[in-house]
Amino acid sequence: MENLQNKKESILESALVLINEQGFHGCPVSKVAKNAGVAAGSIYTYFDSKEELIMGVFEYVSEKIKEYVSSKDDESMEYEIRFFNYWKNYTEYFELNPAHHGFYDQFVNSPFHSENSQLKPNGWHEWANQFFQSGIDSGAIKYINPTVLAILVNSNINSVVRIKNNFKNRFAEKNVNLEEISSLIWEGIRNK
Amino acid sequence: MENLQNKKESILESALVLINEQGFHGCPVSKVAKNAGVAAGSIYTYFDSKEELIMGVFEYVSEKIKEYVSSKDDESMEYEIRFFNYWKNYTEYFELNPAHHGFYDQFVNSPFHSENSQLKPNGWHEWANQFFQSGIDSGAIKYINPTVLAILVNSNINSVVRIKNNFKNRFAEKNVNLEEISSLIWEGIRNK
DNA sequence: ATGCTATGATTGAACGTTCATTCAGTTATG
DNA sequence: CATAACTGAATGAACGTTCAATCATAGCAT
Repeated sequence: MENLQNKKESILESALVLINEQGFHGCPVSKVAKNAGVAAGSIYTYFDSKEELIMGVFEYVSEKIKEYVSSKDDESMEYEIRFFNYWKNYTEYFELNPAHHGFYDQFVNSPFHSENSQLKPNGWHEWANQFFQSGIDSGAIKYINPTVLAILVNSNINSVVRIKNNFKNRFAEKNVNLEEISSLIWEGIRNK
Repeated sequence: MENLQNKKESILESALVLINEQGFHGCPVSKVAKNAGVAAGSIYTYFDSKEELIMGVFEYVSEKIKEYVSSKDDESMEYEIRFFNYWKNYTEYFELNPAHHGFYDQFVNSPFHSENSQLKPNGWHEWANQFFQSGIDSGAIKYINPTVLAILVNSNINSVVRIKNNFKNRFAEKNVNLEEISSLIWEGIRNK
């Protein structure tokens, strides 16, 4: 049983890495299988089609993000602290898992996301919505539709991570202090 | 000659629309040709390969954005005004050309962008860099690497447009006033 | 312990389809 | 008449998916 989970996960990770490196058009099932160390046919034991596999990767990554970020949230803290923690932890997750970031960035901007998957429940999105909703409820932030808030905050985090990844050693000095961006956004959304 | 330009442009637009709707994996040369009203083989009169065609679409869109935004910039104005104009015009361009936005969003987050095309000179990116550089030079904004600045500002604009497009009629009321986001970013980057 | 059987996972060659690309022939242009 | 654009059927490679055959496991009987 545990072995099955491992195999499924290694297929997901293999697809993830290939999509990160080559894009959706560059991840044939044959390569996914090879890198996962299984036969091509075996993938169809776990997924009905390649499309389902890609959707599976999205659910897998979403779940991992949710686990990481939610486990580090502390509801008893002041909301401002929680916000900056959220920012830090989400950033941290992507820095620890750059391939996940690459996949996620591609997926959410692709037609995969708009058509099929936005209807399915997504634990991470629900958690993030709830996170911002509780900020509104507690009076810490302005009333802004929490879905819109989540998209805005998360896409800024994504940009920051992308900048950090792409420009790692190119111009480390004299940059904007990227951490300041979180304060900037906070100033914009908090209830004054 | 003009006819040639038109044909090339209709191939580019056809590819653009297909990629926007179906993603890179869903735009076979045969369909691109069909929708452009040319034979499949004709595409190879204008582009050496499908990859070159996709790169061509990127250059085409970049050029269009640059034309639109730069033509509406007025260097004699105060920089703050120019910044808000930049924001407004870039947003406007994508609202007028939603397929261009869909393509651009996908392309810049894909491996196409990181590998090949970031080395090629890009008129729009150069113009935007210069735009932010002149803000720094004039003392209107803090010293921040202009490339980083451009990425941050542009990805916020992209998010705002994406929200507007995706949620058009779903919850128009009671939202964050999306225009406020520009002020928020301006407050963060201006020299105080 | 040992052998037998049933169940289900796993394999990879084979299949039919679709794709990017080519090219011999045709048409338009000046 | 020469040049260049244009066509679309042809080509072969690559792809997603299937499936008959093989293997691993666990339960049960001896």
